[in-house]
Amino acid sequence: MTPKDELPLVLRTAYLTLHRRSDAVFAEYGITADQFVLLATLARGQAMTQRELAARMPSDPSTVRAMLVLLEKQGLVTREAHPTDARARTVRLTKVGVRTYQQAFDAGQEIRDQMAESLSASESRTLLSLLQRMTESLTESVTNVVKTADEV
Amino acid sequence: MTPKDELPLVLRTAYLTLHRRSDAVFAEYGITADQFVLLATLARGQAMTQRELAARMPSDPSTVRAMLVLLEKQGLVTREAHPTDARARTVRLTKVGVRTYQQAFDAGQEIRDQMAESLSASESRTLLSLLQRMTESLTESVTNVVKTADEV
DNA sequence: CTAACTTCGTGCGTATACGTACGTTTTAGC
DNA sequence: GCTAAAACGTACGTATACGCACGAAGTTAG
Repeated sequence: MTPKDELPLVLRTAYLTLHRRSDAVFAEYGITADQFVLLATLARGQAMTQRELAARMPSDPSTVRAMLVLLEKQGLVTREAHPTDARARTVRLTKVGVRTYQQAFDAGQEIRDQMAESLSASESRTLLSLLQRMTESLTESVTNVVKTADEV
Repeated sequence: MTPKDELPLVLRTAYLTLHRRSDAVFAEYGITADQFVLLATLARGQAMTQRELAARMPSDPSTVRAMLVLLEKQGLVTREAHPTDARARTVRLTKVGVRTYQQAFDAGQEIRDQMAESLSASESRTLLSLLQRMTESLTESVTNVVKTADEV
């Protein structure tokens, strides 16, 4: 069992563990872990189209739409007509949305602290950087690898 | 923006990227990325209860049940009565299940290679180890942290 | 031996995640 | 300017992910 074989499973376990803890913490504010990610994405870069939002999260546009419908019902976001593009919708945080996000962010500090608890500052930076590189190699060359694989 | 703040989002992006790629590759074999994880868990430790399986994946028992119902329909697993515990069910891979898993594992090599592409062997080990430590600190002391946090 | 507690699997409800197909609008190419 | 291609949002179907509540069976305390 090489690290290469374990990496996917360990990554999965790490993410799901984080997700469960986040859902539990954010529930108090009436939002889910994924809704928090959406709010956070909106919080930095006010007003963007649903497409743009989906690309930044990153999530599927149809998933984002479903989330927006729920968040709009809760009054945390608005979806106005786009000023120049009649196809698009401009998504924006409401005041309540901003406040809810800030409160949830503060509550989430507990989780972020705990995550970094057993890691030194330098290890945290390393982990961040390795994860980003891994994600990039998984994203970039979806076709490259197939081309160089020389067919089975 | 400290690494601590970014870590959750980067972890999420890494996992979702992996998950999407995996689903795409495994689709050829008629299984999903998560079903692959279930099969892999069964493949090492033949015959276990649904509870045990859920604990090892890790996933929620009710989620695992839903997955097993589908996999049983496809003939990849069986759920027999437990020999001594009338409450429990013993889950096992069928021959087809074993073969499907092996084929999917081989196909997944492409992804595992690509993940490790931009990482040295030593970096892969580091990433693995840091992820495991992070997961542990998130798991272990759900109560500890609260106790030592001294109340806000 | 029985009552209380725990554990196993199940059923139900909600939220995500994505693929695919579709209608509408915008952009490109000529 | 007009048609073809691309982009935006939507609708629908399937699979996860989990929480919660429930009945059945096992374990423990007295």
